[in-house]
Amino acid sequence: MAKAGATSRPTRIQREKRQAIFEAALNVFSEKGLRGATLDQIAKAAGISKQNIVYYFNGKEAIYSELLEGLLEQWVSPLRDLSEDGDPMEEILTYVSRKIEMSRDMPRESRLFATEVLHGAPRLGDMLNTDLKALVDEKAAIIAGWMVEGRLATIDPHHLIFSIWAMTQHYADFDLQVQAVLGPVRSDTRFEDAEAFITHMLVRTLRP
Amino acid sequence: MAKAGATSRPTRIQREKRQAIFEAALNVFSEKGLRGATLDQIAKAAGISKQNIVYYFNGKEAIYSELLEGLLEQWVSPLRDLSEDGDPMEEILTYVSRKIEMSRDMPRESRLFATEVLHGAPRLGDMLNTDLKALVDEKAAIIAGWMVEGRLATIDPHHLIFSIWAMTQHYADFDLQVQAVLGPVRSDTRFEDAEAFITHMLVRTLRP
DNA sequence: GTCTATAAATCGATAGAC
DNA sequence: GTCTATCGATTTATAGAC
Repeated sequence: MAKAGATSRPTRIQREKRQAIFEAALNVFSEKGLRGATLDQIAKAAGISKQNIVYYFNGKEAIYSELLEGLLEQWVSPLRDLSEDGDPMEEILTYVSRKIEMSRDMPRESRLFATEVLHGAPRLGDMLNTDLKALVDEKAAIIAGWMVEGRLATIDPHHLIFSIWAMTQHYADFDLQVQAVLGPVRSDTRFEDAEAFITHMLVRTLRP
Repeated sequence: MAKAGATSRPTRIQREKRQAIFEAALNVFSEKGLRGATLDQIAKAAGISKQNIVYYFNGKEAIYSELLEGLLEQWVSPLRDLSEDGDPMEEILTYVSRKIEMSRDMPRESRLFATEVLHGAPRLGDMLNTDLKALVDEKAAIIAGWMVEGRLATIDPHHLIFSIWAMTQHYADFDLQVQAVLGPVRSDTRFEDAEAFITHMLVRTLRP
């Protein structure tokens, strides 16, 4: 029969198998990185034989690339949803809140993207220079507009976005270190505490 | 003759060779990660044969571990130097300044530590739970003391330190993304701009 | 100390039976 | 579609000459 990855309509079992492989691959890749992960580990995690995985995907890199690609839009959606029409402070704090939620609920995805960018982002291709830059420029322009109108204190909007990325994603990517430093007592409220901290910092910085 | 890595006094040539290997390994490991790096790549970068590298180190993991270990104290030194005796705001801004300097001048080291923590920090061992936690707790107590004295606005000192780590290291670890988003025009002043931004944000947050 | 040669292990990928 | 068996490439590590 035709290879499963072809353009023809996938059957139910094909979709389920591919989904199981993606789920297992997300676990393994986010822990070990692309080169650190082996097909055996993914196969074991998915409960599927290694050879069967090869039947569904064109090799290890294909799993990785398709996984990354499939997560991209979801990953930038919080920033995409930042709207010119809302209240400036509320829009920015909602953005922070959604980013903290993602760090709490999608730490594997966060680490996947972090490792990819850290190691040169060869598979994100030119997307950083084109799509991501365009998105950030667009939202930075909105924020700059609010500042011109006097609705926010003036500050560099690009670095504001970088600082939000950095602070929120830190709690996913370096969660191990955060938990180690906070200790067992305080680490169970780390995401709420982080959001409260970042919110407080941004309000004091951005209030006109 | 005895193996080079032994406890006996190393000769000059041994030190130089080991240093060249460390330098090459830092390049390769920070770009590819532990498992993505090969001895061949390190050997080529160091201008030494692969077999000769094995003569000086007990395998790839030994190079990695010793490299990490050797950088540890330097890596935390900016925080260690934060002194109770100085002016509170000045001490914190000096800390930020030194961290930004490290992101600018030691991005390879930053990415090395980032990858290690991101992937579970198996080689940093219990150091995070003991040494690092003790250091952060000590400095957080100093900062908390300043707040009690009314010399700084009250805010969670642990999350303050996390946010400084996150924002400063972001410019080393994700420099590729930062440069892509800022574009060729603005990215050449990114470290100065970042320091100015973070400083401004912290002053507004911490001023009593 | 440095080299050539090669062993040994790991891993991605393929062939072919059912 | 899933399996067993195995190839081939890569890579770590070792043996031994010089």
